[in-house]
Amino acid sequence: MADSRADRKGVEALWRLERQEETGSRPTLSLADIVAAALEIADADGLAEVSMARVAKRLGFSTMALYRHVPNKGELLTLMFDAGVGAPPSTILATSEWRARMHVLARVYLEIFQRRPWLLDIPITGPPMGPNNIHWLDTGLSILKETGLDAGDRVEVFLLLTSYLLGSVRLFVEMARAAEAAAGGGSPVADEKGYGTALRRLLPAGRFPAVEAAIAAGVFDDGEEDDVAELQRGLDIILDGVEALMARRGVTGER
Amino acid sequence: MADSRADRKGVEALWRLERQEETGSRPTLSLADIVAAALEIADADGLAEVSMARVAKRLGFSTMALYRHVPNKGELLTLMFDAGVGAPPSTILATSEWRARMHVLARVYLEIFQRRPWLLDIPITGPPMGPNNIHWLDTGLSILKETGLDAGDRVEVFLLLTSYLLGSVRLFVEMARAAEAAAGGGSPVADEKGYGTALRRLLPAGRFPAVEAAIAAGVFDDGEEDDVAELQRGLDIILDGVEALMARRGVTGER
DNA sequence: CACATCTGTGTACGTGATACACATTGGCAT
DNA sequence: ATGCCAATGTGTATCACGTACACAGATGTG
Repeated sequence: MADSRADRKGVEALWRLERQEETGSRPTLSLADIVAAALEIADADGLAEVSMARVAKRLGFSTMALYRHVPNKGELLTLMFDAGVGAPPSTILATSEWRARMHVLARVYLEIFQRRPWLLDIPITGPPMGPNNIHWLDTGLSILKETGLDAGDRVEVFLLLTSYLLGSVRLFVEMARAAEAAAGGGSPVADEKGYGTALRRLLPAGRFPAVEAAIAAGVFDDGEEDDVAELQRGLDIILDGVEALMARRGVTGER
Repeated sequence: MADSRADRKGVEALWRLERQEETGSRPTLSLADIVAAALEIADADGLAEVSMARVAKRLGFSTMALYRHVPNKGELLTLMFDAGVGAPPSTILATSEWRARMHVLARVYLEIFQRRPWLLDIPITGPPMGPNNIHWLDTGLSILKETGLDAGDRVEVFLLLTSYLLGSVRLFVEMARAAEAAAGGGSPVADEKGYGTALRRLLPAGRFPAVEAAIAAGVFDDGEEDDVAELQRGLDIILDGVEALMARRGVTGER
């Protein structure tokens, strides 16, 4: 039971830890091909349409051939996540001040998930380890170096930012999806457009006063508000908090 | 094709929108039973073990009986999420100051997901609409009322907090899982304990300087650090940002 | 009492992941 | 050269699972 190429977990293969095999037939199918094909399918028809069979067919190989390069479908999904997110664009470092850079990073991040909503459907299986994910981490940390915070704080802040970004982006994308489903929808029933409308219809009166107040204020009726703008406002709140941390630590920032 | 009980989407059934049927045989199986059974299975053996067949068997009904109460498995999962998270405990309002309350809320939230990690495996399919989720929303918003911010800002801040919490919690739980998998693990290969170790082994030198700096500083070697403490620190950063927002808005808080 | 209607059941089907055994390939040691 | 062996790609088989469908029993209404 010699260890096959796929046994070195897909993720590790990404880092080219693969020692060249000395013997055996040379592969004609590559991990990169597989992931690329899977991405194309997901982009075209969504993640649900990505099956091992279909990926293989698109490449002109048998289904089982994939298993020579990927231990199982879960790993393939993880690889798709890393590849689908891609490397952070250099645009991010085009501006010069750390807050501005973070804003660009956030915007770009949102755009990626808007372009590939299926990324959110991938069950995350562990801490980020793919090359692209690490690249984002590197970019974020290097931006934060300008704050003057120490390494520990920088990581903490970055995790904070990442958590917020991913959570927000997920919310935006889900909302958009739900709206889309209701609009193009199948149910001939009232295709309610907004979260607000739905809540108004469902909630029993008097039980959730704080929510009702918000509904009454019309907060949930997404009035064409720009996702980007909202994301940026949330980001600013966090960045203000980071500045407070900097003050507490007695660092000044701006290099 | 009369509209069956299940056709009124599971989620809506939770709000007791069900008009009592005037005719037909009375149900002996209830939605609540189904969800409860599913929770028990997930608690015992993880979400992957929750199959329609197994849930039904546990209840002593046929598999297809479930479909009289739930339109499909996806809906069942959504219901499981709402039920699994549960209502926010009153502990949260036991303290008196809004920041303290948020800290309690965060701690409690983390504990829930630590107790039921499988909640994170449930694919979220839309904006939160279950009663318990709304209850959390209500709790959060009512805490924020003390800040003096207006309804719009309150919702925005709460979404910000929720995004952060969920993202962080996910990270913690994933880390714990990965560590556990490596420890109890199957691979007789080096069962690396920490993220730091793994990164050190994988990363090519020189390509990700900011990450390397962090690794060198030992930031990723999770030295028994308390998840709760880390969560609370991140939360404080955000809450500082919220206070900055309050200042900008010219409100004082503390009712 | 007949009817409409809903609940629960058994069976059947389709899909998808993946285990397994085999044919093939190509470098390496002799 | 030549024979060996590990690794690649294939075909077939299996198994689990979600769910469509048609039927049987129950139950309240006209």
